[in-house]
Amino acid sequence: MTRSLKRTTSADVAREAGVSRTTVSYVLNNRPGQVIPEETRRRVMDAAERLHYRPHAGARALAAGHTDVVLLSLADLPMGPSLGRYVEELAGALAEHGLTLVTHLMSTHGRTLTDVCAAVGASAVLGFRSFDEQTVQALHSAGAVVVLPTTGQSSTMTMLGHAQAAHLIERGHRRIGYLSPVEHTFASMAEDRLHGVADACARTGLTPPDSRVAAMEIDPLSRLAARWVEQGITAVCSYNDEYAIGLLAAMQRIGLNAPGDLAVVGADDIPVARFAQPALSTVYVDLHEAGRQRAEAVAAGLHHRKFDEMLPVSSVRLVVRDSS
Amino acid sequence: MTRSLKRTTSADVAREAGVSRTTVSYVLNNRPGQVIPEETRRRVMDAAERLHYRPHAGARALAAGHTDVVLLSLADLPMGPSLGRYVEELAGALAEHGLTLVTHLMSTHGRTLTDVCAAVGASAVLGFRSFDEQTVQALHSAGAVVVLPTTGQSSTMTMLGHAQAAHLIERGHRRIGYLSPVEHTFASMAEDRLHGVADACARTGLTPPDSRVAAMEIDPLSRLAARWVEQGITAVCSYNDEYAIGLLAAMQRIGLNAPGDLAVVGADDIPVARFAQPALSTVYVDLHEAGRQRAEAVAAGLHHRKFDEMLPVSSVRLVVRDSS
DNA sequence: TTTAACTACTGATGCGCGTCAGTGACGCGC
DNA sequence: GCGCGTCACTGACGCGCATCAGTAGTTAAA
Repeated sequence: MTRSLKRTTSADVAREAGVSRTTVSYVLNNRPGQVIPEETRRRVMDAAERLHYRPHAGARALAAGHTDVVLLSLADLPMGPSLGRYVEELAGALAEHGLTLVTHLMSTHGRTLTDVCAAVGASAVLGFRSFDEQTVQALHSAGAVVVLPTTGQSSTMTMLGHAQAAHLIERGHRRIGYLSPVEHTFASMAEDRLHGVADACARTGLTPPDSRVAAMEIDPLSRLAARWVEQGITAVCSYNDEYAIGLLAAMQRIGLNAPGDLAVVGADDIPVARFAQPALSTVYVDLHEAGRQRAEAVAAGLHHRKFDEMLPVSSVRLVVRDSS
Repeated sequence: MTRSLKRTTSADVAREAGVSRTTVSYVLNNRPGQVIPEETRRRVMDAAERLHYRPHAGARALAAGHTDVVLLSLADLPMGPSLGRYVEELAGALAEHGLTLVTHLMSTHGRTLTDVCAAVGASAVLGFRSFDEQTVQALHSAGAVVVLPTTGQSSTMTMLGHAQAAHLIERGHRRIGYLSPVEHTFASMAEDRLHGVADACARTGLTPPDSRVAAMEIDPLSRLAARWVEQGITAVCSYNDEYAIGLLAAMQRIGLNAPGDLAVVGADDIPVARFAQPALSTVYVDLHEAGRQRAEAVAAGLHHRKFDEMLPVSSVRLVVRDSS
């Protein structure tokens, strides 16, 4: 599986087609403003095909001054089908603009985002959590032209939290708890979602949500549930479905039932959510449209146009099941 | 968030430090065999730091003839914590060899793997499913030196299936069912896992597992469960935990209980597995070691050494809970 | 007949870097 | 004084490509 053939260059193609390297370049990038007769075009294309020609990315980047690589930084892996859908949509929409998406999964021991950005020569970097000013600076000097961190994303997560709480409030709940994850990698996203919950409470004149951190294990979760019930809290928004399912299991263990004693709403609508007992009510963001918007924003930025990224409210979906 | 500063080049650093470009290159890549006095080294490093210098990836690739980019192709997203751990480990181990990992998430509308490989100039491509000869060919002419598809991975999945079945057989079960996913993207992995189950049955002289495909919904799953019980099957291996949890929920719906009527073993040990009712027994592969092995194999291939990748058996872990 | 415009190309340049083949300065032995 | 060997550095080249500034050849307008 290891091979070390010397590359076929555009010069090879030129020789094969009996034209100059310049003509090859013009044909293959079908440069606007250059008129190439169909026959020559064919000859070049055929030659390129025959020799399995692939332009050298580095050389191209060097000469053109920019690449078509867009880097998506995934902080960690809440990698459900929803995110998968998002990435797919994003990649597709970017491809329509001639851009290529690769993703970087954060890891403690691996390269930093900046290193990766530099290594692939990304001309745009996308992320879910906001980058601090220092990181943005570093990314720019690593060659990134466009850096879009949280634009619209933070508000998306906020909308999600808002939807969770709004649903519970509509159901008549007045005292709401918030289940925060212990993993610090989830912290920023959890905070965004919590903001949404707090906002919904504030708008309805309720006391702010009682946010508690707990490990995803039966004992801590059941202690937490008992405490909430004691405090008169009747409903809780969970950071995500997994924590929510953990909470449901913990409640069952100590004889509390949902939604009677404590209503629970999750987030993300993971596949197993509907199999929880009781089936978990949840909220998710349809990232389909978000992916397209993101791609437009990137393309606009790369062409120095401005573009207002925004997410239609309709993209937040409530899935009411039995736990609320 | 868009900036179009002109890049700082190594010439800038050279000027700033009062040395030649060559010296800058020697210092920054601390070239073996070149003696640079500490003072000069400092001057160069300081200048580079001060100017936020980042070598241009393309130029470097062009001059050096190779990149440090390794591309991991993820067919889709069974992205559990297990895979996350694997990627993390892989990235870390690759970084120790000076290599940078990026991942490509397959998408229908986006770029093909070959396009992405060419776009980032990857010198190695990794994947979970085996690439056909044509793809391998294309990847090579896209600049990939090393292409490692399934080496060791298929056998890992097989081992996982084997462990599922072995556990059930040890518990005394003689007729085993296999729950296959409908999603065709999971097909190849499901097949590998099934092979392991079949192998374990064959070795014990049992009839081959009864493999059935079902959608991940209550009705089909409960029909399937009923049918299995009717047939005298007493235990089932599920393709993954999510299907297993679905099956458990479906069984409960029609009054079947696990493990009494039908024992269930999942795969992957997703976080919610322990919150299922009954808590799901499962099997997972500790990909920690696999990541390191993979990295070694890549590094060896890139240096034209040979390396036999293999996975210690100990990496398959059985988690016995209440469903079996 | 000259000028202009267009067609169908090509030669040369430079992007930023790694690297080879030096070069001058200095010390040491003879 | 000469050769030799290290030390500390530098000049120049070329990687593969995009692109600018042409240049012949043809046709159309003046």
